[in-house]
Amino acid sequence: MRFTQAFIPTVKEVPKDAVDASHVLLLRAGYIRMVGSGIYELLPLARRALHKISAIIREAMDEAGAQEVLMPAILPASYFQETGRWDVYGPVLLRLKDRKGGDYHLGPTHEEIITDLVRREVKSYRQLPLNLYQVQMKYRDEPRPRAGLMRCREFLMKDAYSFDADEEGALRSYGVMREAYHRIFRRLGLDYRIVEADSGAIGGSQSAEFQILAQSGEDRIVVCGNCNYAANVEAAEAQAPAEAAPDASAFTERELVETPGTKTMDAVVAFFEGRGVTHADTIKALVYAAGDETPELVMALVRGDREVNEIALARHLGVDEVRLATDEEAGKALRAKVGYLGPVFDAEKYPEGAPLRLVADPEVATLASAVCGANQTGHHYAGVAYGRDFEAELAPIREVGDGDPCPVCGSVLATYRGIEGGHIFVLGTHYSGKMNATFLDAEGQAKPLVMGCYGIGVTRLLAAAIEQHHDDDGIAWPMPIAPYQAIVLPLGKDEAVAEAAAGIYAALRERGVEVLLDDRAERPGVKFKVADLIGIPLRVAIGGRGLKEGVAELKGRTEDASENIPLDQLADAVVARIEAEGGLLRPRRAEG
RNA sequence: CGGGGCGUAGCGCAGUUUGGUAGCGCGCACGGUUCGGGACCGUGAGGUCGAAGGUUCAAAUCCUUUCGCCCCGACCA
Repeated sequence: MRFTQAFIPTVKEVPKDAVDASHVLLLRAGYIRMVGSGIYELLPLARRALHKISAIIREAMDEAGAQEVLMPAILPASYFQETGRWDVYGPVLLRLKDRKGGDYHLGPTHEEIITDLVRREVKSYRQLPLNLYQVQMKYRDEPRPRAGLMRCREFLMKDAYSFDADEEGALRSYGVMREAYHRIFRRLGLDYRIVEADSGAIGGSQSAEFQILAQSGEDRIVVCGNCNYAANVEAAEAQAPAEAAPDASAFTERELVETPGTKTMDAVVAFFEGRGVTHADTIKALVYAAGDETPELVMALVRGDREVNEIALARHLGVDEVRLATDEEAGKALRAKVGYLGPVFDAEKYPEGAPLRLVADPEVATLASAVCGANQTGHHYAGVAYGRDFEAELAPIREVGDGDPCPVCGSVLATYRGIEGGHIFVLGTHYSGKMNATFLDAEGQAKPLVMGCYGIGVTRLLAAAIEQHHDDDGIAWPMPIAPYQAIVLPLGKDEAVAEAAAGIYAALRERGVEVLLDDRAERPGVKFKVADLIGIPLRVAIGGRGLKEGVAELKGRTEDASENIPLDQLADAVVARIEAEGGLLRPRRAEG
């Protein structure tokens, strides 16, 4: 492609509210433009990179025995009504009506639709297993779209669905997909971890996420430095503490202390400064509402330096999800302002005992002299001991963090931030059961299909790849997903240089290299800057001096130094590097 | 859903407190000088100031309503 004919609208300035690297660079380098919140136009460079990513995914899926289909994005409400998701999905579902007033929605995911297709067409165990996938736009009215392509309302997703005759088969299909995903993420050139995940309300038996490591990631994961255990902190179960923490607190008896203006943990610790109280000597008390209709209030207790794992709490309580109680709800039950709540309920004020259910992380039970809210505005208790001053249900409800022991080998865990690039589930008969999707087994018995589903956020991967591969100058694509593999820069106005560059360009195209020729009448500095910004892995620069010596410069995007290569060897050198870096060469085709 | 912020030229922004001729930078067009890391000089085109209503002699600016966008939070009780 000649740059003068290409639509690559780079800009120097982007809105100040673009903060994440991928968001800024996609805008600056002319890959995307925003149309609305979480809705983007994908310009030629983005489309090319997405095609590369999709091609890698498709190849691995086909290889794994899956078959590509394309389902509609506009769906009649009846499918989601059949499984109850028409209501459950709530405002995230983008709903519309047709001219007759019929209810429709845009597809946020396709379990129901594919299950319907399969229940209509698959009648016998002889037709199983079956794995169908598609690459398609998905629509979710996210409460808060974020960071360009990272979290969108319209996004490209590869979703696959497997159908087996039994659980054993489903696990086999799941395993095949897991291996295919490993191949995909490796080919994409991304640093990722497969982690145990929470399978959520779907209640599947197994689930794993493919997390791309990046500082800007929305998810937190823990990774063992010793064995291969890794998990999303949501799913990671904290281990019971080996021993009580050494106790430096100066309080040996429970004592009511007036602590005005200490609504936050930090303020409390600061108040007790000098008396041996750290965050780890305090008890954090959070009031949650559990259940939908008439929520039960529950006080969750973790050590002051820990966080509550809401998913673990919900699991312990046996509900789908919990939410923090409103100040109003908490106030009604506790007669004290938030900031001064705790697990100790005086017999005088609370003859019936605690007015709500208490759930504590086991770590809390090891504290012998803790500080906690006194359920009296402006007051805390110091010197509180579990067993003596209060009791609670003990359950691992804290978030796992840095330094915690690995649940598998006991070694130390480290935390990372990650971007969820893929997620695979064993669904079991969750959907097939509700939708009566059955087949006849060898004995002629009708049985529900056993399903799995497997997603990859294709547009999100584009952003994630940039998060991992960029520097101050711009994007630095891994070769396999770069929109172009090489860019040729003729420098200066010399006619002979332009001709030589055109010759290199033609030779590279002849060899099947995807190449850009920056034939604009721009100064060299501009061409260098833009080449770096848009992130093309290989750069060929040719100027008047080099031409006299019969050489051009070849430089990798992430390298500091360039190499002079004789013109007649240049195509070979470029081709060799592309192949070495995992790029594919394509037979030449007509191009503008 | 809570908090904060923002809608002014294609893009990035100032101007709004204190009402009085709509500005700057980039980009774009033309001319010239430059030419190995987003050059410089000159000339020029380009705006119903998000929308609606109101106050006023006069509104980008004040009031009301509304639409849109962004950031943070939605665990620090």
